[in-house]
Parts: sequence; structure tokens; C-alpha cells
Amino acid sequence: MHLEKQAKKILSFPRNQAEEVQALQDTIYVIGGKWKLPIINSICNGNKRFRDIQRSIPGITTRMLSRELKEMELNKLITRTVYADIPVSVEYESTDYCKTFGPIILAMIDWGKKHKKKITGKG
Amino acid sequence: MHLEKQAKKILSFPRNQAEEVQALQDTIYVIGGKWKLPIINSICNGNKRFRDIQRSIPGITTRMLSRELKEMELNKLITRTVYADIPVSVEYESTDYCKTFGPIILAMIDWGKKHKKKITGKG
DNA sequence: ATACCTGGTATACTCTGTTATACTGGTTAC
DNA sequence: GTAACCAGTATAACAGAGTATACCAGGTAT
Repeated sequence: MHLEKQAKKILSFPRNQAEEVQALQDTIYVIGGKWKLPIINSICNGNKRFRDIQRSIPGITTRMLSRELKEMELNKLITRTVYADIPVSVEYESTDYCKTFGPIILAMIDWGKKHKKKITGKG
Repeated sequence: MHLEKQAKKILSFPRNQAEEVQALQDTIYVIGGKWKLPIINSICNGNKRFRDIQRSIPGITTRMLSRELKEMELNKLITRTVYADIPVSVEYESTDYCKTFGPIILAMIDWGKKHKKKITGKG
């Protein structure tokens, strides 16, 4: 019983499983929270202006949007460009790095739609 | 200028974009937080026992695991079965519904691995 | 008898993500 | 002149996600 248990204990958690958990948690760390993915999605869909992005994400406050945009700029997910027009205009754009989240976002949108079908209509 | 602006305001946010944001936020609502996806991943990878799941997710406390498992059982993501062995044993298993998160988890693991390569080695 | 295993619960605390509300400073429209 | 738009900042407060630590009741191995 003892050796069996020890063997099981070691085998029950093979190396690549630990690696996968780590990778998963890294990703959650970067795009976690209520707003990051919606913001990425909005910008990738062509919204560039602060108020346009805000309007495209129901419920977000200027404070949260401002904070998240700053953090995402620091993390090189987006670029912020100020144009010296009159009045001054500001444009946010997604970087190539940001676009690597595409598959995740699509998978989540897909899940959300199916989930809704399941709940509301007959999926 | 005025009509143009109004038109832009309406057109800048087509129906399906709002739908996508909603779907995205629904998904985030269900699997959001630090631990749900790692737990789902662990159980889907064959871990059934409380302590095995806990060991497979570095850093999680018994309190958080207990809470999340309860919530996930309520939401029909997992089943909890008590076996009247001596001593009593408990097994958690993922439902088919839970397995629909597969594509999201895989996409996130994939992103996490590539992200690590980018940071550590030359990707 | 001592130490460790199982599957958790209890208590207390921190932290920060999130909300609410108001405000700034400049521009444009009516 | 007043109301609305832009791109935000300031301040305060809250709720709950997450942490830390200890503990319980049973069983098992030496």
C-alpha cells in the first residue's frame, strides 16, 4: 500500500501538467479581470477613440477604462498616439502582440454565445 | 457635420459588436477569477480527489478550493460523489458541460507557453 | 503515542478591483 | 450663454476575491 501510494503520488502529477497550469495562470494574470478582454476586443474591432471604446463596452467607467488603457500601454498591448489637431485627438491601437489574444477571445465569444442559446432558446 | 456625427455614432457600434462584447463578458463572468480555470483543467486532466487537485494547483488554499468546488457543483460544472469506503473518499468529476471550456483552456495554455518563450528564450 | 493522511470548516484580515460622483479645460454647436 | 462633446483626473468608498492560520474528526503507519 505504501509504495503504491507513493508511486501514485508522484505519477498523479506529471511534469507537463504542472507546466500547463503555470501557462494557464500566466495567461490569466495578463488578461484577467473584468475589462481587459472587452477592451482588447473593442480596439481590435477598430475603435480608436477613448469615448468610442467606452461606449462600446457597456458599464465601464472612465476611471476603469483610463486605468486599464494605461496598464495595457505599459505592457505593450496597445499604443497611444496624440494628434495635435484642434481639438487634440487621441488614438489607441492594438499591437501585433495584442492580436495574439485573438484565438482566446474568439473561443470565449463562441462559448458565451452557445451558453446563451442553451439558457434562452433551445440550443 | 452634425448629421455625419450622428450617423457615425450609430454606425460605429453595429449590433453584432455589442453581441460579442456581451458574450465575452458572460464567459468572463462564469470562469473569471484566479482559480476556476486551473481547477477545471486539473479535474479534466484526471484529478478527482480534493488533496490531489489542491496539490496540482500551486498556491491554492483549502478554503479557496473548497469554495470554488462548491460553486462549480452548484453551476453543474462538476459532480461530487462520496464513497462510503473506510475511510470515506470523495471524488470530483467534470461534466460534459464543463468540457465545453476545453477550447478556451487550450488557447490560454498555448498563449501562456508562447508568452514564456518570448520572455525567456528566443521564441 | 506520535506523526501524518483525508476532506474539509472557522475566523480574521488584506488588498485591490470596481463603483460612484464630481470636476477640469478646451472645443463646437445652437 | 448654455449645453454638449472630448479626454481624461480626483476623491472616496465598497464589496468580495483572495490570504493566513488554525483547527476538527476520523483513519493509518511505525
